[in-house]
Amino acid sequence: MSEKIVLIDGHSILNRAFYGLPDLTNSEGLHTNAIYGFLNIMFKILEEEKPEYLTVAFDVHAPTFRHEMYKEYKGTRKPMAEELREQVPVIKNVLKAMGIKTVEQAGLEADDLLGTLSRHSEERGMAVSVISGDRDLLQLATEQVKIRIPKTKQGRTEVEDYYAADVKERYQVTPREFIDLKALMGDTADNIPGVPSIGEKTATKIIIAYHSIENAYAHADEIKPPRASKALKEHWDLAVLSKELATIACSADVDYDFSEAKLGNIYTEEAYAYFQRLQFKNLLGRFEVKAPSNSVEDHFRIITGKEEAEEIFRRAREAKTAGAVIFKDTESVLPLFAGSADIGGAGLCFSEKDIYCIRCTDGIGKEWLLNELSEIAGSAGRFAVFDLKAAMDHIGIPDRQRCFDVLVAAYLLNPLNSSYTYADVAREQLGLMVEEKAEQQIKVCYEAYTVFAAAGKLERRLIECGMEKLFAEIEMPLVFTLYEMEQNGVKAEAEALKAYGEQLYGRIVELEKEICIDAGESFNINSPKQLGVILFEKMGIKGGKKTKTGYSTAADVLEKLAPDYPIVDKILEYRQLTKLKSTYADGLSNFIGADGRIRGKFNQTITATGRISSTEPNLQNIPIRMELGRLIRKVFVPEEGYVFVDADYSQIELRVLAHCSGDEKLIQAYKEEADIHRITASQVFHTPFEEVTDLQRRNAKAVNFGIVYGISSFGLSRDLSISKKEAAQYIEDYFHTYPGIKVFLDRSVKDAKDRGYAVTLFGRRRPVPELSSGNFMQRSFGERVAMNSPIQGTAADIMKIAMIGVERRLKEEGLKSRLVLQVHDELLVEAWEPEVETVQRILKEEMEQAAGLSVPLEIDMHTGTNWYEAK
DNA sequence: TGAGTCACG
DNA sequence: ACGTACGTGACTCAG
Repeated sequence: MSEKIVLIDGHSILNRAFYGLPDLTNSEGLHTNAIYGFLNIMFKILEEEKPEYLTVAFDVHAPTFRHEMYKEYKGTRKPMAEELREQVPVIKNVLKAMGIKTVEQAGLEADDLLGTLSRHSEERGMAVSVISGDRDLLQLATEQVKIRIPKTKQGRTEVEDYYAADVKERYQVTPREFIDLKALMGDTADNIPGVPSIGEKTATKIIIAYHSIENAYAHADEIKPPRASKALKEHWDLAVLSKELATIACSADVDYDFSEAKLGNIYTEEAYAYFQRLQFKNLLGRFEVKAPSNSVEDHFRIITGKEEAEEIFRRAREAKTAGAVIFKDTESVLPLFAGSADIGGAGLCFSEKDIYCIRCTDGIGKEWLLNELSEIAGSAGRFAVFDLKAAMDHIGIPDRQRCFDVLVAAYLLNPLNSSYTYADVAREQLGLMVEEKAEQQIKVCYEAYTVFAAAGKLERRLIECGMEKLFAEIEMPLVFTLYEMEQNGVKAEAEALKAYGEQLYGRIVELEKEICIDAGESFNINSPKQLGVILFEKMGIKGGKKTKTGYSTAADVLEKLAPDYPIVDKILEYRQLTKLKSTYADGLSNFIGADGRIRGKFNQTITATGRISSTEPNLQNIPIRMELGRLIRKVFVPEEGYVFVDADYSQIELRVLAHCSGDEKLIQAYKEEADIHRITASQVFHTPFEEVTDLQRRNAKAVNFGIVYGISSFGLSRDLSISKKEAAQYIEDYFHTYPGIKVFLDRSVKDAKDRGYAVTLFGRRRPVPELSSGNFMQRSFGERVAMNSPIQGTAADIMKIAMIGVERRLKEEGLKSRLVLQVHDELLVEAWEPEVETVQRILKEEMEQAAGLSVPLEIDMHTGTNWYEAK
C-alpha cells in the first residue's frame, strides 16, 4: 500500500473553525476558538487517515484570504478579525510543538503551496488528502488526490470527500474544467467576479459543451442563451481575469523536504504545556500521562474490611486536614428506594500517603460509613469536600468552622466556568490527569486526594486574590444557609395550582380555535417558524423580519402589529397563557412533594456576578408583573400556624452605585427622599420636585436602570422608544447632574481593562476577557459588563451577608420561623405566628445592617397568608 | 442540541 | 459603520 500525506489549508480551516465555534478564551484573555476547532478537525482527519506525512500550509501575510489582489483592486478587502489574527501565530507554535511541518512562502498563497505539494506527492506515488474549507481546491482532485471539506453541522464535524470522479458527479465537470466553471459563474465568497449574468446553470452548460472558456469564446456565437453569448463577448476580460484568479499553481518553486513532514509522536510535552495553557481540557486526554516516579497512585488503597476502616477513620479524626468524597454504587441496578440507598462507599484522604477508597461491604455498612464521615466532619482540623451542600444530604451538617468546599473555592477563583469537576480541579491545581477509563476505585482515590491536596492550594490562591474573607465569611457560611433553605422548601397548594391550570386551559382552547379561524388553517401556534409563515407570508402582514431562521415573532414585534390585526392580540394572549400553564401551573406541580412542599435547588456556583440561581424548579422567576400571572403566588402558602413575611431591598443596586461612586448629589438624594426616580427627574430635567411629570419620572427611572446595566444610548432609546440622539442627551444630562457616576463608571471600565476582571466591594472578581477583543460589539459588551458587574455583584454580596445573618439570628434566638426563598433582592420567611414581630425585626436589622454604605439600605416588608399577599 | 421566547431581579 | 441594554432558567419546536 502506498504512503499517505495529508495537506491542510491552514487559514481556511482556522477561518472555518473561527466562524463555526462560539467565542472561547483562556484565562489570559487569549481567544482560542479557531485553534480549538482547527485541532479538532486535524485530529479527526489524522485518526481517519493515519497518514505517514502531514503538512500545514499558510499564507505569509496573516490577513490573506484568497484573491487578495482582486479584493485590493476592488478596495473591498476586509482586515481579518483581531480575535482570529491573534490566534494565527499561536496555532503555528502549537503545530511546531507537535513536530508538525508548516510551510509558507513569500509570493505564494497557501493554495499554490497545496497545489504544488499535492502534485509532488502524487508524483512520488503517494495518496494525497487536501483538507480545506475552500471549494476552489476541488480543481486539484485526481484519482490519487482527495479533497476533503469539513463541515460543521450542529456541533458535529462531517467531511465531504472529492476525488476527481466525485467532482464530476457533483458539478458535472472535471476538476480542470472546474476552474473554467468558476471563471464564468464567479464566486462572491472568494471575490472572483465571473461574467455578469452567467450563473451556475448557464456556466455549467457552457463548460460541459466547450470544456474551457477559451473554446467557448471561440464559439461564442453558437452559445445558446443569447444573453450569455453577449455577456461572454462583452466581458471576456473579466472571464480571463477570473480564470487567472481561480487557477491554483501546481508547479511553483517550493522549498520543501518530505523528510521534515514525516509524522512522529505529536503528543509531546511541549504540546501538552500549550494545550494546558490554552485550557483545551477535552484534548488533554489524548496525551499519555507519564506516571511520576512518586506517583500518588502508589498510595491508593482499597478498603473492604471493617477493622481496617475503623483504624483509618481513627487516624483521620486526628489529621490536620481530611478530604472526603462519597460515591454511588454503580454496580447495582436502579435503587429501589431513594435516599442513601445508592451509596457505594467513600473516598478519604488525610495525607499524601493516606488515600483510601472505602467500599460498602457486608462489614462496612452504609449507615456506619456515613456516620464515621460525619464524625470526621466534626473533628478533623479541616474538612475538605467538593460540593458540601450536596454532601450534607448524606453526612448531615458538619462543623461550620472546619469546612472547606473546593467547589465553591474554584467558583470564586473563576466564576465563568459552566461547570466545575474534580477533573478540572485536579488538573488546574495539582497538574494531575486522571484517565477517563480508570477503574472506579482509582477515580475515587484521585477525587479524595484532589479534595485534600487542592484545598490548601485553593486557599493560597484565594489569599493571593484577596478573596479569603469573601470565602470564609460569606461563601462558606452561605453553603449552610442555602442548605437550610433547600431543606425547608416552600409549601404550595397542589389543588389550587391544578384549578388554576384548568382555568387557563379553557381559555387556551378558545384562543386556539379563534386564531386558527383567523389564520384560515390549523397550525402549531407554539412554533415560531410556522407562526411567522402564517403571519408574514400567508396573511401578508408587514413587519420586520429578523433572526437566522425566519421571522421574529417576539412579543415586542407583535405588539406593534396588534392594533391593526386582531389575530396578533390573540396570539399574545395565547402565548402568555400557555407560558403560565406549561412553566408554572404544570411545571411547578411536578415538584410538589408528598408533604406539599417544593424543594428547589439554590445554586451558589453558577452566575458570573455572584448572584444565586434557582433551579428544579426556578423559584426566582415566579410571575408578578402581570396580574394573571401574579395570581400564581396565591398557591405559595405558609404551614398551618405560620404566616409569610416578605422583605425586599429598595433599589439596592442604585444605592450600591451611590456608595461606590461617592457621588455627593446621589448620596444626598438618598439621605433625603424616598422617591429616587422623581428626584433624579427633578435634577436631570431641572424641574421643581413637585412639578415632575409622570413621563419625566418614567424617563429618569429608565436612565437609572440603564446606568446599572452599563448605559448605552441605543439601549435606552429602544427602552423608551425615543431617538438615539434624545437618549444620548438624557445620558449626558444625567452625567452632568451626577458627575461622580460618570467618573466611577469610566474607572470601572479602566480598572477592569487593566486587571482583566471587574471586582465588587467585597473583593469578588469577574473576569472580562471581552474587553481585549478587537470586535467592537464584543468589546462594548465587555465595557457594559465591567460597569454592571461591580454593582450587581456587590448587591449580591450584601444579600448573602443578610441571609447568613437572618438564618443565624433565627437559630440563635431559638425560633421556629424559617427562611424559604431568596429572589435576588427579596427574602421570604415562613414565620411562626407568635414570632412574627421578632422575625420582622430580624429581617429589618440584618438586611439594613448587612453593609455599612454611605447611603442607608432600606427594605419594604409585608406579611400575608400567601406570597401574593405578602409581596 | 440550539434557537426562540418569555418569566423574574 | 459596527448593532446592545445586565444577570438568570424552563419550555417548545425542529433538525
